[in-house]
Formats: sequence, structure tokens, C-alpha cells
Amino acid sequence: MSEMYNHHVVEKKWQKVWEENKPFRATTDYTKPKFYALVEFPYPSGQGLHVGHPRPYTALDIVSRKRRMQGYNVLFPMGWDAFGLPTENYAIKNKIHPAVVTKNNVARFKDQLQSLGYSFDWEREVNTTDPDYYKWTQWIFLKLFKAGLAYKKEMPINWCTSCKVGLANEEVVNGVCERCGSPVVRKVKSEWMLKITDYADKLIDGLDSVDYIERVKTQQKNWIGRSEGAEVDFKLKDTDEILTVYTTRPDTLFGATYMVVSPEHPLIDKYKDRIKNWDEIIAYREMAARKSDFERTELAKDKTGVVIDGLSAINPVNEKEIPVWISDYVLMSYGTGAIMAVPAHDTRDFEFAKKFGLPIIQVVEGPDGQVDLDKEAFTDVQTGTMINSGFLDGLSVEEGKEKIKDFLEEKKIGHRKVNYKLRDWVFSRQRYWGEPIPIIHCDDCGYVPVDESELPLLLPEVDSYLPTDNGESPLAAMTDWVNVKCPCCGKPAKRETDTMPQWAGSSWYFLRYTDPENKEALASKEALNYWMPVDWYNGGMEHTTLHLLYSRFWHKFLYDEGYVTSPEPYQKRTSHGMILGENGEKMSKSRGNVINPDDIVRDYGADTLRTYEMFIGAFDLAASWSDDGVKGCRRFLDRVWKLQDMVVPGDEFSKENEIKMHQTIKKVSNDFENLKFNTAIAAMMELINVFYKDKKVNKKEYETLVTLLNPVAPHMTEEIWEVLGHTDHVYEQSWPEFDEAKTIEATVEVAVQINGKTKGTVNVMKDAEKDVVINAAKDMLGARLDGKNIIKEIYVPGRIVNIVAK
RNA sequence: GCACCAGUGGCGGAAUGGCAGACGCAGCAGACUCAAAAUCUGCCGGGAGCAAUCUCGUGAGGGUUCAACUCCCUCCUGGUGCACCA
Repeated sequence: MSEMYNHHVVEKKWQKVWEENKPFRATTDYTKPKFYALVEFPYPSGQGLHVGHPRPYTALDIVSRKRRMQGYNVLFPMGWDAFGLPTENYAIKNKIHPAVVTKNNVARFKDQLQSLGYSFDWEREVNTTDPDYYKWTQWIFLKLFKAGLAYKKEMPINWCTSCKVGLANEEVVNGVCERCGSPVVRKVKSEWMLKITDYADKLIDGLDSVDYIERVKTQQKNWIGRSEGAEVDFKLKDTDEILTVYTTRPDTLFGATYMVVSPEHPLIDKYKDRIKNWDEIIAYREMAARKSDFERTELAKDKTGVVIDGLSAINPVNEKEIPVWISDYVLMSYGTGAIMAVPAHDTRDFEFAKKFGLPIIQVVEGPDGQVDLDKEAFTDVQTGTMINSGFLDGLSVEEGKEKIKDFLEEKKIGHRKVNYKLRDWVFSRQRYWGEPIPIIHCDDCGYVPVDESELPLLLPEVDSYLPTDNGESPLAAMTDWVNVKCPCCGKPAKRETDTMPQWAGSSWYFLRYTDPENKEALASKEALNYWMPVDWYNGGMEHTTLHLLYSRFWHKFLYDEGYVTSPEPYQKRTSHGMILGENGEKMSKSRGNVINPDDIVRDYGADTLRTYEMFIGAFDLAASWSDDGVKGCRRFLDRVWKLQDMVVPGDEFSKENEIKMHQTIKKVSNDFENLKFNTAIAAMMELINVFYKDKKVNKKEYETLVTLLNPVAPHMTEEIWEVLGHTDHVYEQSWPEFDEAKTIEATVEVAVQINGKTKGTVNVMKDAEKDVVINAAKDMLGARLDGKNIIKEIYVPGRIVNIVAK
């Protein structure tokens, strides 16, 4: 009898072997076929690993292990996205340098990951806070700066009152800080910006060439928010002024009954003298400015606004005079900050017009003519027909759009225009624990880049990491560091004291893994050529509009500059679901439903945790934790272990199990590729149930099972392999092959139905003729067909017989 | 409000036009045991029937089809993302 499986001993034993033999090292043999599997590198937080981490890591570990056995040169790396606020805040609170905090957290994370037996190539570990790494983050920034894609701008930024830091739009959730939940207010600051908007079209178009799950593509497209429309010029009455608006519905121009400009629109100040209700306008503008993002969202349902008394506009297509209003439902940051309002065919304009009693003119008719403009605007562009629109009458909306655009361009009163929701990326953080921005400001020369030879520009040692109340970075207090000579003219100048956001280091880390020690370049051309693009990148949906978009932007920029050779960084992107607590809620300390992976590894073993997280449910959906489910997976592994006592000799599959073996190899192989780990494991469970029923398994069958299971449960399967007398290892074996012909049984069980209701089954040869099967089915049905009139007989080979009878 | 995803036994889930509930958990029964645990074996959606069997059943309602968990329409519920983007 075999000993009971001892995961403590066995897992440590094999982890040591892997550490010493380094079988998972990616080689520099660039002649072999390559496979680059990537998982998002973690932020090494003080809490340690969460049970959510192993789900994606195990998934790609399985795929990586399988690919190695299939002969690929596999790159499956891991590293640390270690700059960031929590570390800095912890450092401030406990008076420990953030670099020390980071070092400790990384050590803990690494221990935990190694205890799970991942086949990462630890020789390629990267850390974004390592100067040898952030040297290249700074280098990329300088390239962006030199290409005109990094610029400084005075702008109202999202300011977190608690973190005392500027936030990107992406980091503000419902008007509060994504990290700490404190209110976010507007504050005008001079900030570094990256012109991601220059890449809007490339970021959309590139999606056609990659294999991302549809959800990710849709979300990125929506986030970039490309819209095609037109800019139209309206004359202001009795002035030479032109008020330009952006619209996606130029076809409805005849229905414009008023205009609205944003409260911040410069036109207002320019015509101050003409405006008769100036006090009212100023009061409204101040009220709008005071609203936080949160209030603006909350109040979205109720439209407010003030008519500008003294200004009016002329509709260029019919010369009608229409009033001009200000309202905060028009945003200065989108389009031209002004709109033409067509209340009949725009929901927001409709609400506004109803509230203020403005005229509503219908210019599009529904298919049945029934449009109730008392209740709501008619916004359907598919079925509408133009009316009350002069030369557009009778056209469809689509035709109308094109014809009016031609007209506008011909008469020089407007032109086609594409707009995006995407904004430039706010790249400054007033914080210590980030990459210093390598720029020097000189009063005479302006912003001067630090010479590339001086990179990395190291973070100076400071005593206090506390942010200042006036919004300056802690670095600003370091006068020795700040005051430098201008590299250009030699006069006294100052260093930039803002640091980069956490997204910087993660925007290119996948490139560094290909050649992590390189001193001359971010990675060698040869390494990049061979390894890029990443073949399979798995990560959380929450990174779709942040990290994933930012890193595609940087990569496309590096491609345009000739530093990388693939236009897209990731060939395939998949996403995993969250692991919820046992009660179906998100795991959190306050809910008291947190599971610590260390406890599971200690009590049941890493192989059990890995198997369980893969068996828990569909990979892309959220799943609730279950302690009983964990036990079930351990029971399965124990049953595999105990098959040792039932082994009989055999160099080939036994006759009775041959088909089942080929079927299982096929199912497991395919399911691993398609993220269907749960059904792959179910197939292996079915297989061992067969062995248990027979109370025997031949050696070849057992070895095959062990090989198939190895990517999921690598420790136990190596141990079994050794017990079976092998001196080599499972990871050196070839992935089992299946023979398609041998996955098909000679006879098949065909369901027999009358009028689609199943009555029983018949066994027939797999390639039996239709007549034979139908007759067998009729025999089986016997008296049940008596007195019935057969109308139709359907046979789907190998599947079903359906007799339609009355 | 808009978009996307999901809704199947007591529970996690399988089946994406062809025998609904694979596999696992929990439960029940048996074997082993002095006993318990562990392990092994069997049963395990509802209703009717001694039974063979019949019948209902995949959030609700309608439709397409010989056949619908699967496709189409309307609605309900939950989750996620976006949210005055003209």
C-alpha cells in the first residue's frame, strides 16, 4: 500500500528541484518556436497574496507547462509593479523608507508565489522601482517628450483631498478617489500630459488585428468614443463672430431652435458689454464651477441654464434667428464647447426645451409617421425620414447626413469632423514613490530634457515623504536635488518635482522581460523580434481602459519610432472572473469573508488550491469560494495518488480503455487551450472513475493521466512519476497525442424520439445507413407507433432519430 | 438612462440546435470499524405509480423549428462597465 499523500514534503521537494534545475527557464535559442505567456504582474501590497491572484496565474501556468511539453520555447515571466501610494502611505505612517517596505513586500509575495509552484522564469524577474528598470521608463518618457507627445499644461485636474494628489480621469469613480474613496475636487495645476489622443484612431483600428475577447474590444472602443459628425458655423447676429458647434446629427440642422454654450465658453467674456443679464450669467457660471464632479453627476437629471440676453445666432440653412443659452450640460472639454440644440431629436435638448418652454420643430419622421413629441424626442436614426428640411426632405437620416455635410463644405459654413471622448493622459503625480520625471525647467530655455546619459535620474533620499498641503511633491523640499544648472544655457534652473503615475512602469514591462539585463537598450532588437508580440495576455477586466490602453499606446509609439517591430503588444487577451467570498460577496476584511491562500496551501497543498481554482467554474465568470469544494479537489488528487496500488503492467492503452484514453487526451488538450479548465478536470475525474470501477489501471494509462494532470497539479504528478520508477521528469515528457479515429466508438447510442420527445435509445454501428437506424428505432418503439400516421423520419447520424407522427 | 454579461437540482456548475442536470459538493443507504473519522460501493430534479412507465421541468411570456437551456421578440431579476460626449 502507498503512503498517504504528504503535500508538505512533496511540494517542498519538487520546488527545490525546479529551483536548482531551472527547467522553466526561457532560452535564447531563437530558432525554436516561441510562446510568450503573460499575466499581469502584481502590486506587492502589504496584505500579501489574495486568493484572486492564483486564478489567472494558474491558468497561464497550465498553458505554459503544456506548451513546453509540446516543444515550445516558453517565456512565462513575473515581476513587481511596485511604485504606488499604499507603499508610500505605509512608509509615512511607520517611518520606514518605501524602498524597504517594497523589498519586504516583494519577498513575501515571491515566497507565496513559489509555494504555489508556478513555472515562472525567475531569472527574468523585473521590478518597476529598480533604477535599472525605471531608467528605461524615463527614457521612454524622453522619447515621448522629444516627439511632442509629452507637454505641460495648466489645467483643472481631479484633486484627491485625502491623498493630496492629482488623479487621471480614469482614477475618479463616481466623483470620488478610486483608491481611498475621498471626494475629488477640481484644482488648477500645471501638469505633465501625454497625448494619447494622437493615437485614438490607431488604438481603435489596431483592435481589428488582435484576438481579444469581444468585451474588451467593445469597452476600449467605447472609452475612446470616436464619433463622426460635422462642425457647423453659426453667425452671431450683428457681429462678425462665428460660433462653431459640433454635431453628430447635421441632418437635423433645420430643427435647431436654440444654441447652448458651456459656462466656461470664452465667447461670454468677449461680449460682456452686449449681455444685458450679466449678473445672472456670472451667478450661474459660479454655481456651475462650484459643483464637484459628484454633484454634477447627481444633478444630471435636472437641467439648469440661463438665456444670454443680448446675443442671438443665425441658423445658416434657413437664416432664422435663435437664442443662445448657457448650461452646464454642455461641456467645454468636448467638441467646441457649444451645441446647436435640436429638441425634437435629442433627449437632452428635449428635456431642456420642455423645462424652459423653447420651441420644438420636428425634422425627422418615424416610419409610420407616429412620433409623439409631447412625451419624448425621436432619436432613431435607422427608420427616420427627413421632413421640414428643404432640400433634405424625403431622404433617410443617413442620406441626409451626407447631403448636408456636402452642402456645408460647399458653402464653407462647416465641414466633416471626428471627435473622441478620450482625453489626454494626466501624467504628473505630486508624490515621492514614483519615477522622477527627467525634465529641467529653465526660465530662459523652458522645459529641457535631462540628457539620456544621465539616466536613471535617481529618486533622492528624503527624510519626509509627506505631501505638502500646497500640492507640491515632497521632492520640491529637496533643494539640493531640485536646484541644478540648465543643461542648455548653464544658468540656474530647477528639476521637475512631479513623479510619474503607477501606470508608467506597467506600460512597457512586457518588453523588459524579453531581455531584462540589457544595459544598452530597453531590450535588444533580437529579443524583441523573437518574443514579441505577447502570444497570450490574461488580466482583469478592471484594467481594460487603463493599463491595457496605456500600454498599447506606448507600444504603438515605440513601434512608430522603430524600437519595436510589432504594431500591437498583445496578440491575445483574455480575462478571468473574480473570486468571491463563501457568501457570494466580494472578499473584504470588513465583510469577514477573506480566504488566505497560505492557509489553503498549508492545510491542503498548492496542488489542491490550483486544482480547485481551476475547477471552481467558468474561468471568465465570478465564482464563490467553497471550503467543501476545496476538500472535493483534494479528494480527487488523493484518488489519483492511490491509483498507484492498482497499477498493472502495460506499454500501450488496454483495449477496453483505449477509446476513453484518446477521448480524454483530446478533451483535456482542447479545454486547456480554450480556458475550460473546469471541464478538463471533470474529464480526468471521469477517467479515474473508470479506473476505480475496474479496480485497475495499466501503467501506460496511469502515466498518461499523470502527464495530462501535471500542468494543474505539478508537484504530486512529479512524485508519482518518480514512484513509477522513472529517473527523468514529467516536465521533460512530450504532451500526449490522441488519434482522432480512436476517439470514436464503433457503436453509438442514438436517442429515439416521437415528435421531439425522447422515448428511449438504440445502439447502432457508427456508420449505419439511415434505413437501418430508422428500422431499429421503430422496433424499439414497438406498439407506441400503432395507429399513428408517420409524416416524417429524421436521422441525425450518431445523434438522434425523430419520428414525426400523428 | 445606455452598453455588455448572466439567470439551469439543496449548492458550484455541464450541455451553445439533437437523450437537460456531465463532474464536484452536500444529503441518504450499504460495506469496513468495538465506535467515529477516513476510505470504498450504490442512490440522489418535481409529481403520479407496487412496477414497467407516464408526466412536468433550464427567470416569465410569446415566436421560429421535426427538435430550443441553446436562435428571434417582449418583459423581470442580478452583476459589471460607462454615464449630460451633442
